[in-house]
Amino acid sequence: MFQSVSMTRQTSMESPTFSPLYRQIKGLILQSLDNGEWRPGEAIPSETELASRFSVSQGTVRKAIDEMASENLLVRRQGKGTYVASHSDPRAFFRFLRLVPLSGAIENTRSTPLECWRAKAGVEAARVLGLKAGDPIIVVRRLLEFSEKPVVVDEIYLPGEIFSGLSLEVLRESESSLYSLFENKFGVRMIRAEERLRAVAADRISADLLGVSEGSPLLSVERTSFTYGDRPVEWRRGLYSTAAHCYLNDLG
Amino acid sequence: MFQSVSMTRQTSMESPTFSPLYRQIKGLILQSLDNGEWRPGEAIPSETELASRFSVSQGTVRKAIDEMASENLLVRRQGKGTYVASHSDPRAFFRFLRLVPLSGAIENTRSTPLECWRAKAGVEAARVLGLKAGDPIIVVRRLLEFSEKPVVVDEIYLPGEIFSGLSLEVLRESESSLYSLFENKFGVRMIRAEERLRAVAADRISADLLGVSEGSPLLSVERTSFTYGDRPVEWRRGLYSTAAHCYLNDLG
DNA sequence: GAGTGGTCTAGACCACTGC
DNA sequence: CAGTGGTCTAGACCACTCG
Repeated sequence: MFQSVSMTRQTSMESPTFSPLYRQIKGLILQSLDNGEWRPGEAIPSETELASRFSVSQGTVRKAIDEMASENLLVRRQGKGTYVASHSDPRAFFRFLRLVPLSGAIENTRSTPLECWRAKAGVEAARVLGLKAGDPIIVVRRLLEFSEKPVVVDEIYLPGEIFSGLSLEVLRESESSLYSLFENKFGVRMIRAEERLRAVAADRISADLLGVSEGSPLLSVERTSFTYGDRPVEWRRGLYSTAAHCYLNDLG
Repeated sequence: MFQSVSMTRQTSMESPTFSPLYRQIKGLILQSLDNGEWRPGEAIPSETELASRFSVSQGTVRKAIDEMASENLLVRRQGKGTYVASHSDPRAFFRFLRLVPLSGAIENTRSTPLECWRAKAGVEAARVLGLKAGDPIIVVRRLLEFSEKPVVVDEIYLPGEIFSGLSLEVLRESESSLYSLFENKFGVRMIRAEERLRAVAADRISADLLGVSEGSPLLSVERTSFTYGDRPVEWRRGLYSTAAHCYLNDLG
């Protein structure tokens, strides 16, 4: 369970490395999440319980949880408890897929895995994933369809160490989204991602898969995903056909 | 100044329209911002002063301000005060321009206004801007250069009512960013925007301006910007050359 | 030192969920 | 009804800025 914590209360002498109590609490909760002490979808202990375990007031725990909720690490549910965020939650699905139909119609999504093979990391993949060149990686290619029409081709690079066990069969058998699968089968939860977008001309293979003509403009979306502690665990490149869809972004 | 507020404290009988006190306070502060009582860059009254004026505790004012700070409406500065967010603040510049060089180099930006004319709103512009078709609008075309190389062509549609007075001369004389100009000269502050991205083929005119060949892939960025109260006040379409730059997006 | 925002506490009460 | 998160208060003290 928990180790009892002897928190260092802040004094003015410590100010060079000043970190408020609630951030230290946040760090401890984060650590428990990373350790898998509470898994995605599960409830964490109540605020009062955490407060007594860490020997701080409920308000301090509350502020720690507030921050983590605003970072989509935790989800509060009034009257029920606080839960570890999960990609299995349908509400979280479109947090990482920003594609919406131009028409506004509601569409059903289908993911079709095409290939899955082992390889050795090249220089770029190694750099992005924090590996050494030559380290084992797994590459997945898949097609995303919206209402039976192909819209996205993805090529996904994963550290072989963590995702050994991944295969075309596993992908085909999975009912859930890719990130749900990663959570449930590999204990890896994606909490943040960076995307770099460019416009490119369709190569022959992608054009065929997407049903567009070679050389027509496609949206290239390069994504790096991170798990707890900002460790990169996925690198992917998607080619999006934006004939009937667009990438929607909110500049809050 | 302020009107004295007789806040309705919450009771369980009012729960169908339940809104906590701090949100009502937030609404009042928002109203003052919208009224221009405190202008961008200025400080608002201190938390203790606001608390006594609204007859609530400092903690409640604090929570209202917290939310507004997280929405980039206000900026807190410890030891100094709380300020109205402004596009003149250089830190806010790249909140709406997500373009970064592929190389990672630091670049200087230059905006060159090309044209500025009066027109009547078409069906689409009217819909997006909340106007009636035929209402006066102003259209601006401009070129954005990074390190002396053209990268973006923008076509910007503005409600003529609000931005009458805007002209090519005004744009040319302005030293600051477009949104700073809107703030300072027209009292319009953009607080939020939605962008829709697609990949398109370069038309002849844009290709010439950007120094690429006709038909080459460009990133089309369509933006609707909103001011206080989610009122749309700008619609623009940019064509981005992504040969040496990419659109960077953080999926928090 | 005076004034500002930032942290932490303790306690009261409200709103929601589920047994 | 008990248990959870959500709101509100009042007060103490810390960290930062500026004159």
